[in-house]
Amino acid sequence: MNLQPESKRRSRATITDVARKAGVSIATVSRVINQTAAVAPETESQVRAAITALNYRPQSAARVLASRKTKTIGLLIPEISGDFFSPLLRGIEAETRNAGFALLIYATQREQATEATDLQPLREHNTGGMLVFVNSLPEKELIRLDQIEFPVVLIHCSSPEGLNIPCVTIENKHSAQAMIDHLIEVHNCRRIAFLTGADGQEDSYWREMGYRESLAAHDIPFDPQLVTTGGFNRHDAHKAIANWLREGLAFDAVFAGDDEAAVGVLTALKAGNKRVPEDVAVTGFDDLHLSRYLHPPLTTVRAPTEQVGREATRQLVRLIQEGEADPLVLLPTELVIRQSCGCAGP
Amino acid sequence: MNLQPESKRRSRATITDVARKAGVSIATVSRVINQTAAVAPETESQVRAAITALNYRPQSAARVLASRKTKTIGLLIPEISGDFFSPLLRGIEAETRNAGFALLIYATQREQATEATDLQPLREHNTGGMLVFVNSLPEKELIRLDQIEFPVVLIHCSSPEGLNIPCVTIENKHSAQAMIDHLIEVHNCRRIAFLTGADGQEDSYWREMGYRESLAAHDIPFDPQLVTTGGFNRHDAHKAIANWLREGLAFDAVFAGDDEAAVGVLTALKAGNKRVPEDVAVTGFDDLHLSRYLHPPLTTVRAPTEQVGREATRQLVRLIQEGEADPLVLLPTELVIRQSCGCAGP
DNA sequence: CTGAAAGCGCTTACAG
DNA sequence: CTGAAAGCGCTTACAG
Repeated sequence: MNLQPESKRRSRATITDVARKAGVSIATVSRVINQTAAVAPETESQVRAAITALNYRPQSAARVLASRKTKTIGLLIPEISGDFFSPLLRGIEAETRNAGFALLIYATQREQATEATDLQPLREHNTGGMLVFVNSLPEKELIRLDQIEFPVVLIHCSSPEGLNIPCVTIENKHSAQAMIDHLIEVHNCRRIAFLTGADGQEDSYWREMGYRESLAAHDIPFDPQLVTTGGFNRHDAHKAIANWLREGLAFDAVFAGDDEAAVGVLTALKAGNKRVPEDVAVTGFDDLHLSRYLHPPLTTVRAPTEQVGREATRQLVRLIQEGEADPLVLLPTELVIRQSCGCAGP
Repeated sequence: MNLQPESKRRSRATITDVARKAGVSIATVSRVINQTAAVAPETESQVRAAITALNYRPQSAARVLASRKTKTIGLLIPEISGDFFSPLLRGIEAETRNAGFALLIYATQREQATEATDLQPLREHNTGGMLVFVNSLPEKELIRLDQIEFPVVLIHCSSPEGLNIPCVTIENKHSAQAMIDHLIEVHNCRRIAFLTGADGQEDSYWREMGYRESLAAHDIPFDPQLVTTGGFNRHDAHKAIANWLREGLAFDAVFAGDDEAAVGVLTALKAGNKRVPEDVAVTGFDDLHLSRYLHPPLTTVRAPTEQVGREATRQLVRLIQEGEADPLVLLPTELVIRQSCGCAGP
């Protein structure tokens, strides 16, 4: 395939061409395109005919520059794929489209912040507002954006101290508690382990609170030995359980923190010849797509991740267009009982 | 959270502010930002200081308008999430970032084409080139883009007749054939069914060719009864197998077309009290993330989907910047033997 | 090495 | 209902 490189390509029709062809001013063309003022019916149809004939598409850059409004939303997330991010992205994309905005995506990975003068990939210069997933932006940058009054909505974490950036996340504590209640009341578990996320992880914090309150409510003393880092990922969770098995720590259930960690718990238990749920009950959090396919099918908490994406986008669009948004949106979660906790299959 | 709505928000620093603060012309500021011409060292540092002090970010829209170059790529895909699209998206995003481009994403779903004069979400007006997944754009539109010499790279389908749009996809036939060879030679299968994708699906076509050639090479007559539509999705595949079971059609293996369909085959077989692989061997294509977790773990063909994404992006960037790209890139695939074909587990 | 100026393709008061 | 004109914030010949 051979094309003229971008710089030499022949130019496409502009609003001036359309105006000339339709015998009107460019202001009138602009009005029929944007329906921003009444235009005589016959004038309008002439303009539309010219647009069609010339195959004209108003250039976004010019519109943004002239109108000072970008109808595009930026999304900053650690990763673009994976069982957790897929539904989130789907919700964001759907709602962005629904609002007539374009979606610009940047996956931060674990990369370091770039030089201040470097052109950052996604910021106020190319979006009208940003959706920021927890840990995708240094707090310093969040503060800067807040200072210039740039619309930002946080996902799965709350606003830094004193900033009051709107946030949408899920209800963690209540369902974590319900999960532990279930383990204790239905399956008679007493030595229930909990695997935390990374240090300072907010979801993890609230899940642990739910865990602790359930224990307390059942007069089971909290044992710090039964809590360690699972990192909300397979690898760390596997290692944590493998260590415990080697040390001979006794436990009859593991609340893995999230489903990714639960996968690691399952593999470690299997490697250690422990049966699930007979020897150890295992439960997760999130209800990833693959969780129902695990062996045994995973008992977990369903997090409405797609909904989180949709709601965050809705709030951001509101913030951009109306200047206001709800400070905190907390989406409900629910227990999904399958078999890894010891319940019978369907 | 309360902000000024977009239209009233206070303006941010522009290149003029920077120039004034640094005591130079805006042309000079532009030169240090773009490194487009030599600038005296002391001048440069003054400009950089001003940029930092004012927290200046050049506005994309203005740059695009003035330079007539958009460093953004558009991606048109049917869906944004799911086991198949996740790795594709990951590859595209990574390579886009690598090339210093921004990524605009639009999921077409099954929606109808919009009015020609409607503002389309992703096109020549807001991107410098587009990545188009099979069936995400009507052929008519592809033709129009070709006429205006707009850079497009097709993913998982070849160019329409006579257009010569570059395309990147995978090698289907050879590994499909190897898969059937395996079923015949190792597991003695003789009545092997094949589930096709939607009508005209290119990947499906080549997989079927591999299937047929393997049969022919082993002197097994092709039986049209054993080929039906599985649609490359769970639901249709499940129904197809359920039908066959009801009709009492005899088969000892199913090459499901892709892994999604294989999931449907597995559930239908289970519902019909057939054991896999004892009664029926099942194999797929793609090697989705969940395929290893299926029961039994799925024997399939690994498609380098993330690589496809990366390569397509690379070609598109070349096309945009240099005006040329490879007409066809075919990525290799490989057999992944697990247990659903009858092989022993690890 | 630097600046003045034209121009990119639109939108939007302002006037009529 | 319509047009002339200013202006959005940059880049890029052109001159010096």
